[in-house]
Amino acid sequence: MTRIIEPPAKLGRKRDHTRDQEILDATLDVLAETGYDGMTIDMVAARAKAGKATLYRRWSSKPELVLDAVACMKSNDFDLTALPDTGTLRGDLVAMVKAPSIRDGEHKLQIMAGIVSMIARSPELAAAAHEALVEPRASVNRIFFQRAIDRHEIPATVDLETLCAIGPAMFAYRVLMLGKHADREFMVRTIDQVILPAAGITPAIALAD
Amino acid sequence: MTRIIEPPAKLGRKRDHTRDQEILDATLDVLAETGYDGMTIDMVAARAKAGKATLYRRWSSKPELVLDAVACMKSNDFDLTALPDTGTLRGDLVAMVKAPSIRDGEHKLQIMAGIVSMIARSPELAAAAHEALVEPRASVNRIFFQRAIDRHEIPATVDLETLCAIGPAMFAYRVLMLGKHADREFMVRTIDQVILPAAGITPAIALAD
Amino acid sequence: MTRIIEPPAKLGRKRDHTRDQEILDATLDVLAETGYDGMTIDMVAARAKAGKATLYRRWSSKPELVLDAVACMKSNDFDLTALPDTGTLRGDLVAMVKAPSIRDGEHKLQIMAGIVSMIARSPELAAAAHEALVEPRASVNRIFFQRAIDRHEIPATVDLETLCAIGPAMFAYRVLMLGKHADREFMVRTIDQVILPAAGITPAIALAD
Amino acid sequence: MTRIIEPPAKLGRKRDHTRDQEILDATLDVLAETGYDGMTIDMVAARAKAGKATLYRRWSSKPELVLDAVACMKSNDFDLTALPDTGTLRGDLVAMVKAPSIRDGEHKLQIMAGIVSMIARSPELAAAAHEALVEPRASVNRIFFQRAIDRHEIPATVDLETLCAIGPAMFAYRVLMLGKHADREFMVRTIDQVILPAAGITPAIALAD
DNA sequence: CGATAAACGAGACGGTACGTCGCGTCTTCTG
DNA sequence: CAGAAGACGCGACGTACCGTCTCGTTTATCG
Repeated sequence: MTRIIEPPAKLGRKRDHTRDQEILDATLDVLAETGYDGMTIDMVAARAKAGKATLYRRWSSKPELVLDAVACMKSNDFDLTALPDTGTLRGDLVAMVKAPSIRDGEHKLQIMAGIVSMIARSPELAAAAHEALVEPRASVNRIFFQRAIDRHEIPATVDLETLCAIGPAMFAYRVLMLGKHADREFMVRTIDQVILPAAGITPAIALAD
Repeated sequence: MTRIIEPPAKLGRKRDHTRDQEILDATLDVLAETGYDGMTIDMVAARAKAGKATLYRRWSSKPELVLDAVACMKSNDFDLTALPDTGTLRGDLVAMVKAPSIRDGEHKLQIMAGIVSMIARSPELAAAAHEALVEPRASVNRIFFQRAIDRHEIPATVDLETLCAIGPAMFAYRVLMLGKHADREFMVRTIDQVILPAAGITPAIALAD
Repeated sequence: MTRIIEPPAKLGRKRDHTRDQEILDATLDVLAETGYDGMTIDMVAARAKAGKATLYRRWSSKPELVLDAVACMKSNDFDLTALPDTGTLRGDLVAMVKAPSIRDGEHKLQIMAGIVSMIARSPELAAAAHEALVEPRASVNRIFFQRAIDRHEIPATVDLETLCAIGPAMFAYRVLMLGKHADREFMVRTIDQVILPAAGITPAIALAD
Repeated sequence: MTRIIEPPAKLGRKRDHTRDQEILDATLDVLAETGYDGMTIDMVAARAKAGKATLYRRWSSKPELVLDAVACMKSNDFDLTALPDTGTLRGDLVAMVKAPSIRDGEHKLQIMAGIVSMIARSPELAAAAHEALVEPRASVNRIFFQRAIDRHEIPATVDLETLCAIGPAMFAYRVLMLGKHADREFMVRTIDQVILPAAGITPAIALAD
């Protein structure tokens, strides 16, 4: 299939997309230092040695900038070809909560808290946030559950989408709604007491890890 | 539960907080409509037909106003003495999602969405929000689970707190993070596929209800 | 005749008009230091220890602020009851160009230059500028010419408006259009060579003054 | 030994100087429409279908562009060899205000109004504006006055420069400062009531023209 | 004739001032 | 005499313009 409409004949100087990452990094820096409220567009622009107009040319508002900054965090990317494979569903899930990326999970949520109120009112932003923050981890979970199905560890009839949502839901709820810390121990408890039973696995014994 | 510290000598009759409640209601309205960031003190004052100074005389800042508004929500109270008692855990839980109060669940969620960005920055608000929005329902759930334990439907060793969190977590996650509608069918599915397994009940057959 | 519409029931805190003069003074200060282009609203606000909003509540734009600052300069006010009265039209006119207020005439024009381009497009601003900058001096001239008519120095049939315009026109033209300095000698020359002839007085001898 | 000055080295594409005039015309158009402050380089570039860089390659700044645009105005030239010669000074002057060129006098004034704010800040622009807008007409007037001197209609001792300035001054003042239309009738009145008296001619009777 | 270097239209870039709006405080007048 | 109405100082927001730089293309001269 060929494009009917040519991409609009790109004239003029090209947007320098190497600046994107620099600006997003500056955003995350300032965000981490001052928090969402304390963060200022001018701060970000100054840190990135960019003009405000350059930022607004790419992101239409402060929340969108922050969203994108979060979405593009490197740690969001899991290498789906190099996931731990422990042979059991529980082993895989527990291995993931040990992964370094989980450590900044709370930081990400901290940031996400700043945009949640927008999510409820903007379907596009909701979709973007989901795609950026939720989907990567959900993909990992889907792989784990599929493996478990393949090795007949869990029945093929499970509702994958519901299963995949449990972990993020419990995690986000604890941090955002309850304002509590979500440590690894909490995540493991969730795996053992909620996710595995929901997958049809009777929790034998929660081993120390 | 009784108050420990009585306000100065006004026994028998509560102080006339007529104005307070109107302002708090206006706050919740605006909060649900525009979110925490979008909400302005002027909006609330205009809606309540009050002056800004009147608000600041009672609450020292925007966060405190919102905090109190959430803490004082009326619709939080379930009549714990008039809960459905169907004889089974599943029956009780399903009955609750049919209850009229569930209907404003999404409205509360709207408010929740409005304050989520604040929760992450304010432990007090997190506590207040928990007390006002989460705890009432959790109390109900605790009663249901306790009944189930008493009739040996589920083991006495279950982690009640985790169990009670599953429903709200899945509900909030679906609405806030995924931006999807959370209908009764979804809630029943969550009960059958997540909560009951976590409680140790193998889902026999999800009966029509 | 009575007012049908009451002045809109002035509620709320009154605008503090003592700030007006302080802000206008600050405007003139900054103007004198940095020039029209260099002047910034923030500079003025900072100098007056006022917020930008306070300025914009009173003047809708930078040119309007400057216009008003100039218009309200104390030196604009001539005491119409204490004008020089030398007994001759020429004497009166020459006396006026010696008055100290003439000295900042060029400064005023300097500033007016900043708003002239707006004048051509905004009838209201044109009217305001005329009222503030032109009319005061024109009033003085009218008095002088009327005296001259009364003492039969010039015919009563002269076109007063045209006569009054000659001085300001020659002055403004020289400064704004030609970019030349307009000193007292130039003004006296204009009086002797243009205004007095136009008034019907044959220039006898231009005396030194 | 190093080269101090590169030889012209005429390599590459030649600058297309036909664009110069198009750009300058666009400049004057925008100037007349929006004034100096309202004019933007982008407007001019868009109007001339040129890139901003093309403008900045030729003129180093906005003031210089405007300066050159004004200096190069085409309509400045009167054919000094084909002036009306009515035999009287008044006849000549009145004939000029009937001439078609007076019709774009207001257009030139529009441009003048656009640059007045700059004139006060830039002596070079003042000189250029004088040369381009004022001097041509002044030259015409000088010829008329010289003829009048030659035929002993007015004394040889008149101050030509002052006389020549009266008309433009009254015209500009009326349009720019008072925001009023300057029609032919006004110009004739000025001739009769101001210019001719200043030239030493007692206005006998203003004949119909 | 093909390489090369400059000019071209378009538009992104770093800065800076603008004018708006919200917060939390303070003041004035009114019901 | 409580409180609504709203002005105040402050500071961030998002927009617009300046003068520069970069892109991909066109055009003229030189090798």
